[in-house]
Parts: sequence; structure tokens; C-alpha cells
Amino acid sequence: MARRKQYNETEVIEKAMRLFWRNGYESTSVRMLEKEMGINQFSIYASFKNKEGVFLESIKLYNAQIKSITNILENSDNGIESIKTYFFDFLDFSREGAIFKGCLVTNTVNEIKEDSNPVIMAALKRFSTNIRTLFVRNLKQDDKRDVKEIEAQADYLMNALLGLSISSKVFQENQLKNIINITFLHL
Amino acid sequence: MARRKQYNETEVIEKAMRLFWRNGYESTSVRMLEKEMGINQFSIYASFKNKEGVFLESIKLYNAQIKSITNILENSDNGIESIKTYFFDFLDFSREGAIFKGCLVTNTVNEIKEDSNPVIMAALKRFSTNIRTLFVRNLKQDDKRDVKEIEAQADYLMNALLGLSISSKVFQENQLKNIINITFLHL
DNA sequence: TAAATAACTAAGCATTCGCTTAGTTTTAAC
DNA sequence: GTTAAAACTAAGCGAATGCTTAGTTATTTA
Repeated sequence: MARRKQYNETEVIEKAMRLFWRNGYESTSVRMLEKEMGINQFSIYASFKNKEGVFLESIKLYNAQIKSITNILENSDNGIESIKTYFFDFLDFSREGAIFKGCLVTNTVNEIKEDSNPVIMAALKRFSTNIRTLFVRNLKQDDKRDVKEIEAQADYLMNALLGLSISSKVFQENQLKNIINITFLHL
Repeated sequence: MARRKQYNETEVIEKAMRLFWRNGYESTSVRMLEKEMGINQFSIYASFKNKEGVFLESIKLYNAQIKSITNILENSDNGIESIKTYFFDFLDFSREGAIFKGCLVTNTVNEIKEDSNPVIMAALKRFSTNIRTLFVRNLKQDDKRDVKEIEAQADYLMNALLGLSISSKVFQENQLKNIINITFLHL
């Protein structure tokens, strides 16, 4: 009946995601998305409605990709050791060649203003809440741990993880590994 | 010979700084600066050359204001205890009413792209290097501390401080205090 | 082969951005 | 009081933003 799409929507979102990851949401213009995704603006808006739609799909893909790491955490019964593994895995996940891009979600939280885009903000909050829940779950696996302290320890770990997302752009790899090691000392 | 300025440059920078602090650099437009500073665009450019100039002056003022805290750290001989105090003081410093604004510098580092504005980026790096140096200095005051570990511990503390700047916008005050307490446990 | 329709191209829309400039008002020196 | 210069107002500059639309091309169905 009509012409077929000359691009694969999943493939172009993969490219969009990498651009957002490197650049942030606001700093990535639709013209840049055009070039990176290799399709015209018309096609972008036809497939994803608007720039926000492209980003939300990018977050979905990011979530799917990082699942390979969170799944390990989710299926583990090794308490805090698995959380530490998650930190190292995350660092590896955020690597692109020699540089670290941080976490797409954390990067965006830092950039977006709460009231400027509540839809995106809600998606981002959902993401980090999920990770914190996994931390709590795993902390509870350690028998000797004081249950009353678990919530505070989860916050502490989230703080370290958020920090790591920024630090990874500033510090060297061996510094980052030291940071993780010290974070889990005596916890 | 001529008309006098109808505004005080220090006063209007104070207002600009607070806006940047809440909003970030890119997200703050010159139109917003006009309103907040209470002066016309012409006056802004006459006094500070350009938007970047306004921001650099804002950083200077921020530095001057946070000196009340860093001075305490600089003049202390209490080792890591003084660093912990600095964390609590910073939290208080970043408070505006019920909400926490984080650190102006950290907020901006997260927003600015390295190559998009190297001048501002350099100013920001200088700022955080200074704080890390203070951390190293204070860690060395503790006799029993292993000197080889001090650099890594300074990185760890910077990571926690960077994290705190983000966390302070998400977590409640008592959560933040718990995070600081756990950060300094057993260090 | 012809008609129908989805997918494409490219130009252009209104708005906002950082910044400038033409023209007016105020004030100090003479 | 006159003059000169700095400080002001407000309009508008070119470029970039997110998004739309008029017009063309390609492909499926009949």
C-alpha cells in the first residue's frame, strides 16, 4: 500500500541514547539528533512524537541495557558483596573507550529542572527508586546487620553511587576503584 | 562629569549568584538575569561584559561566602573531625529555607560540557581542587593514619561530597545527616 | 500498469537565545 | 546655564531552538 520505513526504530534510538548519554537532554538539539540518528526531523517526529518522546525511548533502552547488571544484583543472595559488584559493573557499563560517561539518568537529573519537565523527571525518579530498593533487599540478606540501620545505609550507598556518576568524569580509573573499595570498607 | 550607576554591582551579583545557584548556568537566560538583578541588559553587559562574566563574578562571590566554612577547615588541627564538620556546615550553607540547592560549582560542573565553555570549566576545577587539598592537609594531621592511603581517602571524601550535592535535592534532611555520619564511620 | 498512501526531503514557522545599538535621560564640570 | 559624557531605555539583530508543513518519491495492492 505504501512505502516502508528506511530505518529501524530500535537502531536509531540506540544512537540517540548514546548522544543523550554523552551530552545531556537540553544540550542535545533535534538537529544533532538528526545527524546522529541518520534520519530527517520529519521521521523523528513521526516515529517518536517529539524530542521528549525520543528521550523517553532512550531511557527505556538504557533501562533494558543496564538490566544485564541489575539482574545480577536482583538474583544474588550475597548481601552487600553483590552491591559492591554492582558498583564495579556500573563503572564498566558507563565506560566508552577511555572515558566514563556517568549514568544517563543521573546526568539528566542534574540537568533538568523539576518543574521544567515533570514527565522526564518522573521517569528518572522511578529509575533511581528501583536501584535503592535493590540495595535494601540485598542489605537485608546479611544476618548480622541491624535492620534499623538498613534504610540509612541504602541512602549512604545511593549517595556514593550518585557521586560516582560525577566522579567518573573527573577521576582516573584507579582512583574510582579506590573510591568504591573505601565506600564498602567496614559497612 | 556624568551620570552615576543606579545600582550596586556587588548587590546585583548577589542576586545573579542565587539565580545561577537555583537554576544552573545554561538554564539561566539573560532575560531572567535582567529581572532578578533588577537592571537592564545594557547595564549587565556594561558592568560584566557578557553572561559568562556575570557567572565568573558569581563564582567569586560564592567563593567568598563559602570561605566562612572553608576557613574553619583551613584553621583546624583536628584531622578528620574537622572535615566532617565541613560536610555539615556545607549542608547548612546550601540550604535556602526548606530546600537544599546543592553546591553552585558542582551543579554547574554537571551541566556544562567540558569543551563548550573551557573558561568556566577551569574556574570550577580550581574550586574543587582547593577543597580536596584541604582534605589532604587535614587527613595528614591524624597520626595513626597510613600516609599511603590519604590520597585515596581524599578522593573518597570528594566523591561523598559530590554525591551530597545531588542527594541534598532528593533526600530529606535527616537522611542527609545519616549519610554524612556513615561516610565518616571507621574512616 | 495505475491508484493509493506511507515515508521521505527541505523549506520555513514562531520563539528564544546572547548580544548590540540607536536614541534619551541624568549628572558632573565648567 | 551649557556642555559633555556616562547610564539608562527599548527595540531589534542574527543564530539556534523545537516543531510543522507543502511537495516529492517509493512501494504495496488491485
